[in-house]
Amino acid sequence: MLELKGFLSFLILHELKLKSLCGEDLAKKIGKRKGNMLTPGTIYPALKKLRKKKLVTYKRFGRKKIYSLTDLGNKELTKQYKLFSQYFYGLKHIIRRQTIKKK
Amino acid sequence: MLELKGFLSFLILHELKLKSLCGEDLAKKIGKRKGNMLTPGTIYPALKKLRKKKLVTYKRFGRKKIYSLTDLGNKELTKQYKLFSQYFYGLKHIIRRQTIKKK
DNA sequence: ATTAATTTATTGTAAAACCAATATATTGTT
DNA sequence: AACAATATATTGGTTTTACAATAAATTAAT
Repeated sequence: MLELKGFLSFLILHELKLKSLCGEDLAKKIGKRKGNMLTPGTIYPALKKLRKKKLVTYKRFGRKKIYSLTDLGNKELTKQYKLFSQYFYGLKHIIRRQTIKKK
Repeated sequence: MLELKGFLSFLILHELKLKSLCGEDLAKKIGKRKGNMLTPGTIYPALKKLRKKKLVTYKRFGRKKIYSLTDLGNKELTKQYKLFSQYFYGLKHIIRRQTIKKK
């Protein structure tokens, strides 16, 4: 059954482009897309990987780390948007107004 | 780098809804989306899995097997369209007119 | 200062997806 | 019939992913 697999990093970059967020909030935001919050074991390794690739960075605020896109991350996201578009051309009309269903 | 992983079956169902196709042609069609044709080792196991789930069926014509959606496959695709929409809401505008790039 | 709550992080694991290489089957050509 | 071409199929292996469980770090509350 269609999962989000493979597009997690893409969505993280996308969300961070819209707004800088801490790991927790990212997990909630992306979790909404799939119906249930991402677990820490999902979001943090993903963020670590993106950090390692210099696509995201963070600033501490209290105990939170607010993640944001780096310039490199921005460029990468632009590339990935193109790929996304290429992969799913003809499916534009499928995406309708937000219809979130809880799992 | 953003791959098509995880959405192959979804795209197969989608293409077959548009038009019944043999494995070879499916491999080409979906291959266009990712820049290079799917290998037999990719398309046939995928079709087999879908057949096993009764989501697709086929009719022989000469040496070709023309695959098409079953009723069940059609229902399943409808569900997956909803999931797809949910996963990628807010990304509608990203999908632009066909810009296929060869690998 | 303890304790509780929040946020971040790690580890191990299991499943899946896809490809490369190879094999099989069918049809077309001479 | 022999050979080439086309289409289907299988196998084995690598990589990736995300989760569950657990741990650590930081802050807030009393």
